[in-house]
Amino acid sequence: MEHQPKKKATIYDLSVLSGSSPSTVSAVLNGTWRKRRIKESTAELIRDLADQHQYTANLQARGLRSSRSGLVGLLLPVHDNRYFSSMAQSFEAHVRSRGQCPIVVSACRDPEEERRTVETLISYSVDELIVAGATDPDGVHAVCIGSGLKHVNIDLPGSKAPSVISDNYQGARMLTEAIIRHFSEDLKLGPDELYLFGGRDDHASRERIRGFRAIKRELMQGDSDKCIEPTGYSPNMAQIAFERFYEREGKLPRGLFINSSINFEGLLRFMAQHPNEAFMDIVVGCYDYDPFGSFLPFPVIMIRQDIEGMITKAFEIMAESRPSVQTYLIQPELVPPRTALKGPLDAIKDIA
Amino acid sequence: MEHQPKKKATIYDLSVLSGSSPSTVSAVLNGTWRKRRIKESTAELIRDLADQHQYTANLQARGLRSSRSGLVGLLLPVHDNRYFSSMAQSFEAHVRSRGQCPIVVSACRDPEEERRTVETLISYSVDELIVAGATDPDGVHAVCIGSGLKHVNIDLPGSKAPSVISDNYQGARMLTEAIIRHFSEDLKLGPDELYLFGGRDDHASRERIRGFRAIKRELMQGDSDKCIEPTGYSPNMAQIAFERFYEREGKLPRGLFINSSINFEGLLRFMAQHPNEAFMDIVVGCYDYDPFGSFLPFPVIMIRQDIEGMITKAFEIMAESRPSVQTYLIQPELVPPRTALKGPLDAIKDIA
DNA sequence: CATTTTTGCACAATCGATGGTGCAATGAAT
DNA sequence: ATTCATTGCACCATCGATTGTGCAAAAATG
Repeated sequence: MEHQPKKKATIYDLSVLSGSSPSTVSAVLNGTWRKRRIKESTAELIRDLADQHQYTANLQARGLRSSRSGLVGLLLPVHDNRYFSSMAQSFEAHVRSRGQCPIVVSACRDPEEERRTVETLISYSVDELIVAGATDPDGVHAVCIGSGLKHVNIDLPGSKAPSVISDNYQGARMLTEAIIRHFSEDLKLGPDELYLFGGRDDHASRERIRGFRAIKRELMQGDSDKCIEPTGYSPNMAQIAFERFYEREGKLPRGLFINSSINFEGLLRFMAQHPNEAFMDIVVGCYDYDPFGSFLPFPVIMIRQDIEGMITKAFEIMAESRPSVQTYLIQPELVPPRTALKGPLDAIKDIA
Repeated sequence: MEHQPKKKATIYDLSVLSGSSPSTVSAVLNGTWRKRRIKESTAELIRDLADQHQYTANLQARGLRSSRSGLVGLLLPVHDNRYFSSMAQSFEAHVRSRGQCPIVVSACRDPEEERRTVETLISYSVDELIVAGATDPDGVHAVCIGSGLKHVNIDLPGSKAPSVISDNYQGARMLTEAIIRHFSEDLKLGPDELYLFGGRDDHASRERIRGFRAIKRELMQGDSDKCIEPTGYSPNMAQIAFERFYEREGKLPRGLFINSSINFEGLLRFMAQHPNEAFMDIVVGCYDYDPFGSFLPFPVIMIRQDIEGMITKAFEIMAESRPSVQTYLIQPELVPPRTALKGPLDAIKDIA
């Protein structure tokens, strides 16, 4: 495990070796040397020495001096689902293409943890930050503002910083309509057979519920409060909600709008407790796309949010000098059952 | 967006305000003040001022001085699948519980990118590093060694640093046996009906292939090279392999061992092109667990690798002063069809 | 009261890189 | 041969925290 923990070379080492001053070495190695009128030959000498000795800059030192770091952060609620992990994947690609270093951290939907984590990132002089699905975006904003950190909300909007989110209302309308239309005329769905499960009191859930109700009233002439079951974002709570419904009604609603893939996992847990027959006539719409979810034994219609689009827009906004505090809506896409979409992984070359 | 970008308070600011020296302030705020015999009352004064002014240490400065950072890194091949995103989730929990800051980065299975990324992490004086599923673990090792960075390989072993991996051989035996036994006596599977798809020439794939063949010979008295189709780790290549097989044989093999959930996505893409009837008599075993995958319309048996166990072991090893370069095998678990396991997300409280 | 010990803290060097400023040597212009 | 402009680089302060050392004042000891 250990060998020569030869201390890393610094500009001082190279300065001695090359007979130039540290500032010259620094200038040569960070690219500002032309501006400093360093001779081509001097530069060359130093560059040679640098890679002979495998010099790499100490980025903490650089960051300390310049109060920038070359780091770009992505704050996630959680890693462990396809929506957010795709987001991480797209994010990384973007940041790398700009020559910076992406770092991804999650804060477990805990407002306190969100703020603490961002504090830490700030302490490392992170240059920019994308705040995804934060429980308390404005709390995070307050922390960022104190240090002038550029940031954009994504997925869930805040009121103090620019936000890029899915058009949840439209998406929910599309999804709900698709569920309804998936039933043939003779097996037509009634208003009290179409339920929404999952989500909580955040902007996305509210908009989705609004869209769900609107289209329900338009197409089925009916809706009621009992058709909405917010369960929070946990598989467990969702499962419990399904179990309770099933006990009460002896079956699941034939039309099911599930607020997120995380909540969908609650349905999986429910399924594990019941035979496939309980799901034969069911149609599920899920507001999130998961490739495996798309092929379950009953029709699953999904919404794929345009993650690429959101990330791209977010970076555009951060590039502006004085971005306006507004919320940009990105259109999501309806995914019919049994569909395997390409994802960010397809951009990666496989060396086989 | 902008308000008072009031510069962050430093120990110098607090030193002026409190009438003590910067070193005293530093000692009070980093906990070493008892050792320095600072009066309780002085300490209290400084602490009060500190949170009045929302002081937080500049971690780049601290890191520069102490050449440590409080950061712990996880290097992933990719984010976007449940195996690695679960790993990220578990990793974060571990690191946070130790009071450090987790950072997760991916390197796209590109050896060059792996090394570059680790270089960057080192430049930030990351304290420890877990290298997961690296394409070139020994290359990464070489970079780490140069700077004395503690690191452990996980998922794929290296020859120069301690490694913690799944017992892929045993896992593959379990999985293969489960596939075989899933067929009833009268529909018994023949040796040429059981294929392995996916993976490439890495340690994990080789071991899985070895386990697959061993049990195949034991239970079916037969095996052949044409039953193995390595496709690399990409959905696309796997899809192509399935298509080719299907064209050649007119059907898929009834028994299918898929090397990873990423390759499984190749099967999904294939499925999207063919009606469900093509899969009625199929049994799939997948070396990776994905909750949605477990509920597909045909029996899917999965292997769940013990991610928690691997992470825990990895941190144990890094805690040793002089860890021995060996490979630790962690037993994976067989997951029967239609099973929804709890995951790292269940540890997160939901505020509903 | 004189001396030793302890308490409580200040000083200053240091980590590695950056960037403003200044100055000698060279070449050009008069 | 002077004067002036340009070239090519060195010097030094700085970013914010850590830590070894030193020293006065207070307390303990004789």
